Amino acid sequence: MEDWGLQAVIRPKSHLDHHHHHHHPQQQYLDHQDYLYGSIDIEKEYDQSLLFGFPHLLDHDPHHDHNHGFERTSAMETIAVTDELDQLYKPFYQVPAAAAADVQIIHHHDSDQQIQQEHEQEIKKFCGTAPKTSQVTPKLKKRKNQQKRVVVQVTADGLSSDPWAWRKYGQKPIKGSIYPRSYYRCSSSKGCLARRQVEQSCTDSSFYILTYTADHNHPQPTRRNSLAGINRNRFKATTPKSPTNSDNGKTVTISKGSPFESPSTRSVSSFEDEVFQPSFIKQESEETLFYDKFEDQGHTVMPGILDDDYMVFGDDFFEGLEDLGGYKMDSSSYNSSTKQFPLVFC
DNA sequence: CGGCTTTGACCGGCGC
DNA sequence: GCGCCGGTCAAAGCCG
Repeated sequence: MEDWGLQAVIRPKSHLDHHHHHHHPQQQYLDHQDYLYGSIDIEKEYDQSLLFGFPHLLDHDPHHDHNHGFERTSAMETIAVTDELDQLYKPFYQVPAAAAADVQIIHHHDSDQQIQQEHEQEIKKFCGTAPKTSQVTPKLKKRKNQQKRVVVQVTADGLSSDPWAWRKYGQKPIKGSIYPRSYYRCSSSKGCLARRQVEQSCTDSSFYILTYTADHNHPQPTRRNSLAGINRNRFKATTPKSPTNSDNGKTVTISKGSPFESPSTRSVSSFEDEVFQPSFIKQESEETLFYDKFEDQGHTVMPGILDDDYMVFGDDFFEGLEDLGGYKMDSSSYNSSTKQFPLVFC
């Protein structure tokens, strides 16, 4: 059987607070690599609780906060708060009946409760920590091969919650985005296949899109290891004229939050690591917090150790949904000669 | 000296 | 077949 990919887009609560409080909470997403983001009417769907294949969610009272101290004050915030499990399933609130069968097939081996726990663990496994507040958007994807893949959309602060040690091995400008994508592999274990991609959201530059693929084959890395790159990067980023020559002035030193200059600019200091800056103290505390939370929930999961047969919502599952509200970028509007992108994408 | 980033080259999948 | 595109490789250089 194929390996199904995991698709989840997680946004922090702060995003809603700051940017979308007065907007109709319907959002549509697309990215620039053939993915299809669906749309979801959050208020409507949450209230209606259209739960194809997830009847356990029907018992959930969205206005009752039974979680870890995060309050829910409105329907809008409800979706942004606390129970990531609800969020994980939300993408399927709108799944038509035709696709519901697929959902059930995917989870044929699990009880609802089990699914719930495993999804929570899945997010933690890839991201290293569970988002305290999250919103999941359905991501409709059209792609062939594919392994597990977790897409997390975080603010700069959210980047620091990743406790794994990553080593950058590439960076590419991505069609359809003014921001390049950075490629990282896990540096704590030589055979570890875990990958992370980081790119700044072109729809909201205050967000970063983390894409985790493959699994760690080892426990959490040592802190020292993960800090090495952070310190180095921090130094370079805050040193205005580190002669990173050989690029003929094409290097753009990015300060926190500033956009890249152009998609053709290949050489960019890795801005995304800069947000780790707040340093060791913060990292340490977050890591500790991460474990504390785990123990609080009575889980004995070792993040990073995985079960290979664990399956989540697969890419193929989304394939048939692309005509149901997902939007695909029109690649013809990309001018390859000028490397200019229409504003509509960014 | 080890581990990191940078960056052009390389490679495979895909559409035309 | 060809070119585009995303992902990876690896040489070179940086840093503590």
